[in-house]
Amino acid sequence: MPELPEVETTRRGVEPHVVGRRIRALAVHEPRLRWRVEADLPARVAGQRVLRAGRRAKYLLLELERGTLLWHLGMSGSLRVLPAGTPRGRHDHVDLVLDSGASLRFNDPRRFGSVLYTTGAPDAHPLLASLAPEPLDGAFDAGYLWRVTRGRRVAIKQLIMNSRLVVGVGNIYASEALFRARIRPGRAARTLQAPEAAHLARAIRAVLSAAVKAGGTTLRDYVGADGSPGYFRQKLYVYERAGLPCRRCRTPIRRRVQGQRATYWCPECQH
DNA sequence: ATGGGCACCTGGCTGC
DNA sequence: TGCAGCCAGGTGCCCA
Repeated sequence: MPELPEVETTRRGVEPHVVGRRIRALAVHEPRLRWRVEADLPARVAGQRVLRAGRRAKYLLLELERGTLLWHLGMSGSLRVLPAGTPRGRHDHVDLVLDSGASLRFNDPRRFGSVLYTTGAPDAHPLLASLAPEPLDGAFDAGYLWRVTRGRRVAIKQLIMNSRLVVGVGNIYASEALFRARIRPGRAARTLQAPEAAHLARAIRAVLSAAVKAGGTTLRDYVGADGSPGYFRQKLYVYERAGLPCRRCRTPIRRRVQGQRATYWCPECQH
């Protein structure tokens, strides 16, 4: 899924339905997710009130009275708010049942998602502890991206998908940000000049913000908390557009595989 | 420390 | 129609 804009869209959709509510039950129908759902999790969270719905990178954080649920949507996961009694469908693995009667239902065909719980500070959790700064916060800027690209031989596209260095950018928005910054995805990170790093930092922020505004990008599985798709797909410049004319210069968009992921770029606009 | 490759899993599509 | 092969919004871990 789910890159930062899709998780943020989910967070916003879920928030009004869960904050202030008490958890009636956590029903785990399929515990075999990326990380096996702990057998005692339902007992640990039942009865707790949801205080806040936050996000860190691509994790949705449901802050409870005595701990925090860390929810990751993996590649194909979605969370929807559904009325009581909605019949379960294929790949509906987990239900967070609230005292309103509504259910927060997790569907994930590929089961790369996860539901974790920590009673400590979420940022101290092993999976969150070494994440890079939030791209939409102040700490992520031209200077930051310049510093982390220094000395790196890895391709810039792979660097901006490395969550220890940049967070929230997945395969779609990596190609899109590089197009906007007019930088070729295969360039070694260390060859970026300072103005290019600055341009890329701005492009990452811009594309993520614009995608959040559009409710994210739906290609296959993703839907928001109310079941509606994201509309950013219409605004993609290069992703899944191999062979189609560049929306800026009409040159056919190219595709290649980088680090086992498809990468798209315009050979004319990007250098 | 850095970088590359694999693994986890299901489903949809293409082409023979 | 069947089936093999490839592809898909992520990311932790192992190895060189």
